[in-house]
Amino acid sequence: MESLQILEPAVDASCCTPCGNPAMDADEAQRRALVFKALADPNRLRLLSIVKAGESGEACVCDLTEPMDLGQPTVSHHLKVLVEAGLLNREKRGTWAYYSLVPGALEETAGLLTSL
Amino acid sequence: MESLQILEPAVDASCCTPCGNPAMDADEAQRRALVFKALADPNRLRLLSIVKAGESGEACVCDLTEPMDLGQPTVSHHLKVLVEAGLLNREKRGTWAYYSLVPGALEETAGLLTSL
DNA sequence: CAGCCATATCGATGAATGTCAATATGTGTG
DNA sequence: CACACATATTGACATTCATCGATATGGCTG
Repeated sequence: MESLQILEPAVDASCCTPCGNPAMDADEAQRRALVFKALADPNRLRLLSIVKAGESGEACVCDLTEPMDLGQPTVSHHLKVLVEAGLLNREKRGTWAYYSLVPGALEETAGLLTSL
Repeated sequence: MESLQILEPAVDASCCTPCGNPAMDADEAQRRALVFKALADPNRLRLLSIVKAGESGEACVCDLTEPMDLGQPTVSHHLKVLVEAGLLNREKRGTWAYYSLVPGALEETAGLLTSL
């Protein structure tokens, strides 16, 4: 169970793809594909959406399991994938685990697309 | 071989997710996940990047096969996935097939993220 | 028309992935 | 400490997917 690489903020902060440069190398592609892999599942997109739509900006697993027509272990698995992709934050308070969007992560990922 | 749904421009043109709405339903998630599935492969990201970086904004399969350390059938397959996702355009001229970015498609996909 | 070239499709194969049931971990409560 | 509860992990299974070799399609040229 090696943990996936966490998306570090500096990855493309220095504008590594200004207009008209010689395309991306294989390593860079590998790294960027990790985030999109995490987004490539309908249930994970819904999880992100539900977390974002929540009042407090966070949700615990129980809140997420109910509307998802999935078992609790499966939801837990998806949340782990989203955390490892750098999209969600996990904070444990008592028995509950609260998940929230990593600030700016979605915007940064969107930037990966427009600056391809 | 049922063709994947092509992303139609009107899908979210009417701002189906204004700030703070009640999260996305399963169908919507399914539809949106199709584009991210297409982006969830390093080789496809590179293909997009190479096409975009090209002088004329287009590239034929032979131009794309060479730098990709992949066989021609595999590159052809990836290109098909990208076309079906609505990200690439295919234009056949003579024996060659030229692929180009669908204008606005990347930006629209980026919008799917920021307006989750 | 025969043959070459660029590209697409097919069929098979191994790897990755989503899902579940069972179980483990860890925390609050009696 | 024992139990209940929320969440995570494990192991198994079915499905999807990336890749390849072989072959098909379709256009150009002699």
